[in-house]
Amino acid sequence: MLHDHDMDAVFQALGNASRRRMLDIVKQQPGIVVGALASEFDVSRIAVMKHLAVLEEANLLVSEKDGRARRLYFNAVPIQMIHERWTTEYSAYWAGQLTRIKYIAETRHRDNESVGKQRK
Amino acid sequence: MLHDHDMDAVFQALGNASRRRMLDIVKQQPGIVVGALASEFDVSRIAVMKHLAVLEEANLLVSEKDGRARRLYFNAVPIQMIHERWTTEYSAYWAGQLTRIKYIAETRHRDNESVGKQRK
DNA sequence: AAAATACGTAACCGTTTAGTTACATGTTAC
DNA sequence: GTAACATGTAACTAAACGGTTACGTATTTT
Repeated sequence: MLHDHDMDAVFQALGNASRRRMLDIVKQQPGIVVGALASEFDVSRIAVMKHLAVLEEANLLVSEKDGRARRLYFNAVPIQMIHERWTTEYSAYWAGQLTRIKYIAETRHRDNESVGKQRK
Repeated sequence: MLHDHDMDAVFQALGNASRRRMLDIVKQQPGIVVGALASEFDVSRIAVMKHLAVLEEANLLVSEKDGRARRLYFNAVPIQMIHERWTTEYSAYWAGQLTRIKYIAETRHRDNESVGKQRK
């Protein structure tokens, strides 16, 4: 089971496009070393390492020292757990409540965007 | 389709336990007004409103003015879209690559936690 | 019309985030 | 053993986050 704090870490880690891209790259190239990964981004290697630290905190990455290099591996477990919670918790809602959303969308149009303008 | 910026907003919005709880409450009590929601939290109403703004930015909430009150509604669409992307993008990986994760976990234990200690 | 209610805006504050540069450490290659 | 290489640490900065209090505005209620 995933605690609040862990979910915070996972969602926050995923809440950044660079980090999501890092995950994608590591997922595609398991065992890639830090420098090689960093070279794919236009920020400094240090910035990349900080992102990697965030991803490791969230347990989305695992790393392994290999000589002077450090190899990176993707870990899907936290995403799996969140996925499980989401599907159990939201699937029923998705099936049942979409009508309401539609209703709201229609209402917004009827009201001449009065609510829509408040968003963003 | 969900752009990087939108995904950032959704994940960041979900990366906070209070905001997730707000979503749960609004999902369970569609049309709840801001004040009633705020009374369920021990931070100020202003703080709650800021959280609501974040959730609306991410399109996870929709609101509707009703007299002097504002009614809140949950919107599952962004979560649905992320869910779809996740399942298509990660489901294959989950099936195939868990052996590697297991391997890494075992390696860590064999190496007497040498890598494990680096995490956290 | 005045008071109470519900929400919104402004200004401020401490902490975290995301980045930088400079330097240090450990490992491989020559 | 020195040089080159790959990673790590420290110190700093600007902006964003998450919170506060004080005040303003719009809508009911009495």
